[in-house]
Amino acid sequence: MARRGSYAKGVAKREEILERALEVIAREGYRGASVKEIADAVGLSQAGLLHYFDSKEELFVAILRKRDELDGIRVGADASLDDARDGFLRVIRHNTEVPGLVELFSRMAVEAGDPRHPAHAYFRERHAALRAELLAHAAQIRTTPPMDPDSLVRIIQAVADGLQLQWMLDRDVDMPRIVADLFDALDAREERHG
Amino acid sequence: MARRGSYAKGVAKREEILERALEVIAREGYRGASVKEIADAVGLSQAGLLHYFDSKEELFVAILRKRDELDGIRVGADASLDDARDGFLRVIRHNTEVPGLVELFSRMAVEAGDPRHPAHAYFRERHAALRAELLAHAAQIRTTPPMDPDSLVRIIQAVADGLQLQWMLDRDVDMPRIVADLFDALDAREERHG
DNA sequence: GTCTATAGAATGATAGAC
DNA sequence: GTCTATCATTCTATAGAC
Repeated sequence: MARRGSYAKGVAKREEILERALEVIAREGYRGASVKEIADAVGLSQAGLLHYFDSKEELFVAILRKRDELDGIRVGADASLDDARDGFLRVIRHNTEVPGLVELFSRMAVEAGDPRHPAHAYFRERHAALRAELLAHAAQIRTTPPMDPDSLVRIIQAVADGLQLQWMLDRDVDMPRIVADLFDALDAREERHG
Repeated sequence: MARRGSYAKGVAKREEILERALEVIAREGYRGASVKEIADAVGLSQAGLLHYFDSKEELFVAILRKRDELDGIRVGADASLDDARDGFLRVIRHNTEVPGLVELFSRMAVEAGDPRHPAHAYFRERHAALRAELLAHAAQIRTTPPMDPDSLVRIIQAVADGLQLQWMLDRDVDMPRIVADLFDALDAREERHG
């Protein structure tokens, strides 16, 4: 392994491009959505950037996947319900620090509604994976009356996505606080420890 | 009033264009988002259509406002909490019959995040108005523990918007059912009549 | 009031030099 | 592997005839 050659180099450079793109979009926002914008940001010409990606759409999906990969580390393997809750809130809190990524994500999510869009499969997989993770904890949430677990996880997911739209219109919207309020109202267990 | 002349005619035609555009987008979906697409749909040339609207963005905002106007009639003045609930669910149910409008709305909602976008003011007003309406009923919803009314209405709004994203990815998502489940879980009053 | 024609700008993608 | 140059397309907006 680690053989000298074009392939390994190409892959490494590709990853480097994605990380750099994420940094820039997170910090400076996501204005144009054009390949040129990203190319400038990562220090390549437009053609130079497209050397690593077949198309604009493939590039953006790759950026989102890279973000998931990095965020996945941040969340970690959730054990208890409280840990899952905290992890979820931590991701939301982190999102308030990367407005450009929130915008990119939301924009792609809408465009992915078209089954022919390259991001369609990505978002279906991603949503399903998130719901599966939430579902593992849903049984421990006791609502009155008891709620269908599938509805419960879709609601949590919808609130997270929908609040982002509100937050993009008004940065004063306190996403973590509101999601925490939802959890409290849904989970009517006895007061938790601490 | 009803004077013969260009002004009244222009306004009437403008309204007709908007209604026609809504019908077509609702029925055939919203593919291109271009002025030309709408122009073809309403039976005008691109230049002919832009005779009535200053710009593309103004046109799309006008379409969304027209939709609100027509939907407003559908909801009616809400009296009781149950009526409000039913009205809210009725709008959501209706949305499942106009996928093109859902897509147009979502797309514009994301783009409106930019304060310079012409739809920015529209969405801020619209969101605020909807929350004010919900707020009038929020006090009657008794959650355990009691929830901040502002959080409550933002959650309901977020679920409605977020579920649309899920529904666009998978038309099998039962939006009215899930929102009803949310209402049931939030409002832990005694079982309602009937 | 509506059309044709076109300006003018932006974009994604590709060809080909180095 | 990266660049410059260019192509082909698309889109908004406007000018001007009728």
